[in-house]
Amino acid sequence: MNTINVLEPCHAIGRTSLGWAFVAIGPGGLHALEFTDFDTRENLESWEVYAKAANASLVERLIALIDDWVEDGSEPSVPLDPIGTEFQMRVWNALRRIPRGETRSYAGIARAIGSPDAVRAVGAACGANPIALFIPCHRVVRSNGALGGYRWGLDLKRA
DNA sequence: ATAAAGGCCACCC
DNA sequence: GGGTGGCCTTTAT
Repeated sequence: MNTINVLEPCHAIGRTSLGWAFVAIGPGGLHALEFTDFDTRENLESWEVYAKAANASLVERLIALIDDWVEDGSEPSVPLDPIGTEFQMRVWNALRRIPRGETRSYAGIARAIGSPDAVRAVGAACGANPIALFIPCHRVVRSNGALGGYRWGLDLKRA
């Protein structure tokens, strides 16, 4: 099992099995994991500076964690430290309790966090999720069964 | 302080 | 299938 025990604040991009990912780490854990569109030349060049500034081995292990997660759903052995409002934290915590392969509705999440009427607000909080994959906002779908939206594209959500 | 905008939902037609 | 109103939080005036 891949373990990360040193948390040196840094940010970088790396190539995962799902494509280019941007990661940011603070002293308290993982702040962000994004699948920004890096396939244009401008984007790659503008992010390259971060890759160089980063702790290479740390990033490498982090990328490995991501691939592990994609492979078999193994929980990342790195603390998550997303930054958000109190409400967003409640939503994100609820998302983490959705088992792999299952889905919840936005209304279901709203109920689970004790704000049954804050359905739209839950949607907004999902969209604001800073840590893709590990905070599985992609497991939330509409009550009517439709996929709903996804910041990094519906193809990725489906996968 | 106020307004506008959401990865929604239930209810009606 | 579609339109409407209401719900709660965030972000931008």
